[in-house]
Amino acid sequence: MEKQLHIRELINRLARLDAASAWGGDLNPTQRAVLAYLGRANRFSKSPSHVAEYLGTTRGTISQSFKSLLQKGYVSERRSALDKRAISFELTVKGREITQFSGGLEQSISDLNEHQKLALQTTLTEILKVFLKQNNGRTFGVCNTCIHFEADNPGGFCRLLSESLTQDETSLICHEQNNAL
Amino acid sequence: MEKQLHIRELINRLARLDAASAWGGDLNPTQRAVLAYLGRANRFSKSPSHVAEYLGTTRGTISQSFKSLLQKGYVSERRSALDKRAISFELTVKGREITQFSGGLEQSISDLNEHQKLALQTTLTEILKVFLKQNNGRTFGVCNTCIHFEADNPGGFCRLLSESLTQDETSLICHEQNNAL
DNA sequence: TGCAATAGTTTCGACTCGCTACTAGTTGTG
DNA sequence: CACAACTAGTAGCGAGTCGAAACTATTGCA
Repeated sequence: MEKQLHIRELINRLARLDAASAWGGDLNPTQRAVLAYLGRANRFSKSPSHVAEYLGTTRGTISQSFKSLLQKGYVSERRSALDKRAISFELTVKGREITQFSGGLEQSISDLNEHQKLALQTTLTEILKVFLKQNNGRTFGVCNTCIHFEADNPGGFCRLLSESLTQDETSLICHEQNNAL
Repeated sequence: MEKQLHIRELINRLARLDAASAWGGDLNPTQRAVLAYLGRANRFSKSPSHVAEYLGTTRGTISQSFKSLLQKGYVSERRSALDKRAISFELTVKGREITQFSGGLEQSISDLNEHQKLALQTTLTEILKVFLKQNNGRTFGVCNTCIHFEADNPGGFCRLLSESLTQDETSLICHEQNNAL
């Protein structure tokens, strides 16, 4: 009881301090998080709804964020022909550049040894999985660990969406990803 | 390079999801964090400045937060007689009740086994320590792990502030805490 | 005594947050 | 085929956070 409280507080404090140090340029932490997500998401998962679900916020808020990012030239919008309601946002060159930078926590984490990093990632992923299960949230994992994924040289194939994937795409985030039994 | 990125994202996503689930009542996540800090801080560490430094934000913002918390009756203010500039905020009964609740991540963390929890806390603390060192931040650890602490039955004594501490106080957060060599 | 440093507050503009209401496009069912 | 139910995205509201800068009041130092 005592220990969990501190772990939760540690996670929140680390995130707060990281956010505070992520204010540079004309971007705020949330906008930065949107760009980071976009850089790791596959072409089926770049809509406002998906970003909102991933970040645990609402479509309304993300809609505003995209309006601002669009104005500043970090993303470009692409409307779908199949479903005229849907919009997909892509990183522009300027947007992609931003996601390369890595200040804040990044440095502190890289000081850990490999064993610590692996254990940390495993445990945090475990916590996330449990949390998402309790809250009916989706995992947003990468394609090549998904139950619908079929390896196929050089890339892969998604049985759920009946789409073939390039090699690069197999390690991107998908909103439909599922690796549970 | 690849792995750190995910750990940082994991920490941030967990904190975001936790925050999203912490919106209940008439409190927002930041206000909740202020109350949580107040519940664990000692009597020398309950000023706006200390809270701001702990949470990685500014005095201005925290001043607003306290204004709101004061209005809603979660905290009470106490001016110091020695330094007429200083203010200390105390949890009211209503404020203390709130800090008892534990939704969100709490449950997911408690599902881990003891070994995982210990390792997780150790590693996260390590990251925090490195981060704070790089950013000239203070640790905000508890008295009984401080270089100025002197055990003294039943409580303790702080050599820095020349104040004696009750037993309960020895495990509270102090803004002056220092356990580095 | 005088002046720099400190504690806290206020204000500004941009933004996030939950919420509700809204438009427009899409599905399911009779 | 029509019409209701659902879904994607947007707009607007009020409260609050964010950094930053300007402003009191007080204290400490030289």
